[in-house]
Amino acid sequence: MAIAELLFFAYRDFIGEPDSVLQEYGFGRAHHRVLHFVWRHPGMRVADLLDILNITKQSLARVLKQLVDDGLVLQEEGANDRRERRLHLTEKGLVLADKLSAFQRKRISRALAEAGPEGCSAVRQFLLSMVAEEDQPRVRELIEAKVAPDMWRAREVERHD
Amino acid sequence: MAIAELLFFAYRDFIGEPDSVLQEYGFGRAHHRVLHFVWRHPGMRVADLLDILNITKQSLARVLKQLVDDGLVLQEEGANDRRERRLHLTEKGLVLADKLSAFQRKRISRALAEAGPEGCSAVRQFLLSMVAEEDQPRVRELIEAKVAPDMWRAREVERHD
DNA sequence: AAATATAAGTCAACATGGCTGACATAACTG
DNA sequence: CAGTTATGTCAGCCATGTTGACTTATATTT
Repeated sequence: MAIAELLFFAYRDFIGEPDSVLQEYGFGRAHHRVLHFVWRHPGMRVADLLDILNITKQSLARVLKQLVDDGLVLQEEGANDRRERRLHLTEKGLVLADKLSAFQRKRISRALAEAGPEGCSAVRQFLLSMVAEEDQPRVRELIEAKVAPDMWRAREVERHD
Repeated sequence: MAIAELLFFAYRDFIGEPDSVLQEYGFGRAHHRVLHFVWRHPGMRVADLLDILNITKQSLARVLKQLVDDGLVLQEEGANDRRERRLHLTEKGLVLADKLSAFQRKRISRALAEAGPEGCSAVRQFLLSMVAEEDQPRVRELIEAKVAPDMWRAREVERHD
């Protein structure tokens, strides 16, 4: 059971540094998650974000509104479907997202180095296998794609066939 | 940066199943953490738990009191220092802790299997390296010990030399 | 013995970020 | 046109984190 505890401590410290930075900006962990996913997958829709974060529309709306109001996130009408709000980061948003991510990148690359060269793929496989089975294909696609706006939508359509 | 996202999804689903079970008992994630650490390290003091969880005494008190009142956790006076409350699980507490842990054990062992035989130690090393450097020795001791009441105390004393 | 330090508990107030339920608006779809 | 979908919003609740001030019991130091 040591892995369970390691995972707890690892995650605790993984989010610890960004948390303190966020506090200076008046944001919290929830803002970080939104910022991160919009950063990595610009053009993402609100519904995609809801799926990823596993939270309610109302919870997301609260933080998303703040990020938009504070000029970190832009919403633009979907090209095909004008109901959609495709999400992007502004320059200001990019700066913060990158700053937060820097801490995490550093920690991860140090940890990967200490896990050894073949350890990297083992870690990757382990983490993916920890994800709920039904979400694994989506997570796989998500992390492989640099930009993944419509891919997500296509998958949604498939599932309802 | 894919690892950051994998870690997010892995952790999200790692705590997902126990969360639903806890809800039936009227408990939350905070209770789970207390239950887990007291389970793995019976005889732990309140101060140790505070150190591990990185939360305030008042936050801990709220959930700990509920667990004691509901008969899942026992507090007994320290043998040497009667100010201490050494924490233990009751039979009822053991049952729930084990039930919650079962989901996580299953998920972890499946994921480790898919990471391969040498993958296991790589994962372990990776997670340990993700922990804040100053906490790594303590975490190492904690996860290696089956029971770790006074070890923690000894370390505290050392540090103030 | 008196002073101080430590372990734990408590009260009050507040912030964050989840939740439910109800409802509104605009735009797409059949 | 009718129904569905994507998004937003209002209102209130709950869990769990925070700070600050204070108490009690016990241990340690002077």
